[in-house]
Amino acid sequence: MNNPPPLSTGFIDNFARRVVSWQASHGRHDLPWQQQPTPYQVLVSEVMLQQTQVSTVIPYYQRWLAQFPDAESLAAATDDEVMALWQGLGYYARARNLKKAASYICTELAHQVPQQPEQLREIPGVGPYTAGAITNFAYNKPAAIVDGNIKRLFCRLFGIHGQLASTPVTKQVWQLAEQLTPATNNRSYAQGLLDLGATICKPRSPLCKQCPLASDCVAFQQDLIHELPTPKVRKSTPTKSGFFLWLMKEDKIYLVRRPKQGIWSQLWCLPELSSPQVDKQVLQEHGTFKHVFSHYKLNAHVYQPSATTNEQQLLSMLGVNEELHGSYVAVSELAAVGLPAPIRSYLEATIDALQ
DNA sequence: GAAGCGTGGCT
DNA sequence: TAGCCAAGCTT
Repeated sequence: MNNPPPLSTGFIDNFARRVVSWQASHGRHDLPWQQQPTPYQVLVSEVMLQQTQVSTVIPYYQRWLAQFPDAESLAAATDDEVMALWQGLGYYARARNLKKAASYICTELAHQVPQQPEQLREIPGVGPYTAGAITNFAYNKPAAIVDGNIKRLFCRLFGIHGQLASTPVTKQVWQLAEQLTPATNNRSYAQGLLDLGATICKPRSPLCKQCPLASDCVAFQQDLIHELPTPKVRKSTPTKSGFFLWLMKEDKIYLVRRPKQGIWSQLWCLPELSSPQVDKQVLQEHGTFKHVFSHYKLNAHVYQPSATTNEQQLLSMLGVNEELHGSYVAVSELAAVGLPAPIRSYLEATIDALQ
């Protein structure tokens, strides 16, 4: 991969001016985390926005700040409180890391969120994108910022071929981002790049006629809009089977905390049977559901005890031990428990049907 | 470098 | 419908 030609000072200045000017007149200004946010609020919003769309994040962000308005309150929270607030938002390691980040900020950083990307990178869950975003949005100071939107925009603008996730493309885009970062107006500049990527330079059907950069865009000028960025080769996702247990006692449902490794870590869930071997004397089918993850499809089967099965048999089948922390949770308390989205759907559908 | 990690909306 | 995509990070 050849290095791009160095950009002229004139181009760099003009580029930032166009982005900032476009942001002022056509960018987004009403997002909740744009209203004089504290650095902690910027951290929360940026972590929530990782691989997640703005419209999905907004209600979670509001609820989160109502309960955890600052790093101190988050550091003092329990894991269950944190997971209950994050439930349904996905990529749950983010929530665990955000709580670790709050503790780290309070204990190691004297309650201050750093301003420089190098220090920000030390915070759990803060990678290269988020570090740059915090420097720009929380402090209005210069730092390169590259996310999926900006990668796509730069690949089109500068005619960069290759997979977006590949190392050469990533390095080249970051190098360009460093060169183009202005000395001032960093908040507006960073927001402008993100807004251009999200609303103009969209993956499909980009709105080039409205783009302030079209006159310099290699993809637009050379009619490569549909060739750039290079489409990713996607592997087909496997389908897995899962086996869960429905164990209800009066108005309570038996739930266990998921292990630290693997999917839905530290959420509460119906107990999962490791073996698909189901003894029909002991268990019978209760229902099924399907769920699609980013990396596999799940066909789930839920079983319930047959009339002749006692609880002791079931719990021994599960291999329940102290790490699994199983307990019966009242239906009325389910709202306050962190559950995986499809498990919550299944519980609610079943309980509605019972009533 | 590649895999693991969620979910909901859109086409 | 089935696949694609979204303000990525960690291991």
